[in-house]
Amino acid sequence: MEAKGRDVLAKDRILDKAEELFAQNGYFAVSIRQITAAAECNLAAVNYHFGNKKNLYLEVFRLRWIPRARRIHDTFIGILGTKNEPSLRDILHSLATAFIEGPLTDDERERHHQLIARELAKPIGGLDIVASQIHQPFFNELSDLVKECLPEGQNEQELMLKLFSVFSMLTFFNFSRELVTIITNYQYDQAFKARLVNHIADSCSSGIAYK
Amino acid sequence: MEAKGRDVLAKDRILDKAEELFAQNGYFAVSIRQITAAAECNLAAVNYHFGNKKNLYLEVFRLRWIPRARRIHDTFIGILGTKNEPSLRDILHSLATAFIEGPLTDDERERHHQLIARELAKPIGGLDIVASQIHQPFFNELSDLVKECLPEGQNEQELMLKLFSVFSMLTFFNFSRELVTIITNYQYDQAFKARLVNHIADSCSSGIAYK
DNA sequence: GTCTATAGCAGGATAGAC
DNA sequence: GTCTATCCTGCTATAGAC
Repeated sequence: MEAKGRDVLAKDRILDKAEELFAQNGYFAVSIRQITAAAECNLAAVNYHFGNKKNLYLEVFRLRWIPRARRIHDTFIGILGTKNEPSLRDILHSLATAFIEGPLTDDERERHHQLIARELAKPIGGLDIVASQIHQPFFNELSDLVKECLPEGQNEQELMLKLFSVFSMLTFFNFSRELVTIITNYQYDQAFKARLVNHIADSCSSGIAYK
Repeated sequence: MEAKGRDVLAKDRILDKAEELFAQNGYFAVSIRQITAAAECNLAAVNYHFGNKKNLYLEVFRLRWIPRARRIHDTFIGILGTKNEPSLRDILHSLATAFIEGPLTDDERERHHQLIARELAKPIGGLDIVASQIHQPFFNELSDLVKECLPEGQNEQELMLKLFSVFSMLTFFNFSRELVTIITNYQYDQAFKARLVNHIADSCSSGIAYK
């Protein structure tokens, strides 16, 4: 039993460190040697547990990124559930809160967004997995929620663009922190995040409701 | 004179191919061998002309990215100059047009945004150069332009966030095309880009003017 | 300035002992 | 399952001929 217990732990340690390093530095900048050293296990362990480096990378998305995306989603649904007949702004505020102040630790959130940002810029396998399992269903769900707050007969195309705009802000403010900080000198402390959430909710709800 | 002429060309060819490859694949995924092969010159040419790989990468930003950002900026100012007393929407429409349908070819635009997207996710030297020479002054300029369309006494912090929101959309729709296409099935053809420009102008102007 | 050749090193992957 | 040792490939960078 000890042997089996250690296995699982070694595999998990590799996944954790691999995710951290891939997020920080990108797939090609990270070596198996770095990963196994950080995970305090043997060099051969990656090939033993995951076959090869590429599959380890994909498993990071399957076994770490997706479950975390589900936690954010569930947090969003949870916050939204506390409101009676939520307004458009309620929906967006819940969404922004889940994304920016949600269930993830700061480290987790940073990793989460860096991983997807890399895939958005240059997909090397993770985006396909994540788009079909998370983004596609989530956009549909969100679209249905938002439609209930809008007059009938919304243009579907237009609505999609609006949802992407929300998503663009959530993504940008989460993963371009460096630029935001360089330009404004604001640190991402609790006060600034709360301000961001309100800004996104306000600005997106007026953006979606226009016309 | 032929000799000197060839030098300049070789250096330029290296810069062009380096930019293309760095944009597509990221700094670490690209080798000097790939670059010199694509530029049809000798392996040693990179070290001769640029010292080392890292400096070649930075020169791509200094000699290629920044001049192109200036072209986009000048296009924006040019379009804006055709309007008398431009409204907020005029400003944003000109800006979105310059970014999404502007002076760059499709290839140039793709490279431009992929390069900066990578630096936003994980700066390795390019962002510092670009933020100080382009973003910082541009945000200030844009801020002044927008203020003329808004009532006095705008909150500076709030205005900065609003400008970042515009920037987030411009960036997202330019560099997350893969995701947009996966989810919506829209290709980035001329019609879709025009639609995007209008969407961004409408949605951002109502977002900025709210309250 | 350009090229060939190569030094010197780091990477992914695997074989085989334990 | 874990570990060591190692193969082989590909990389950056440079020395030195032309």
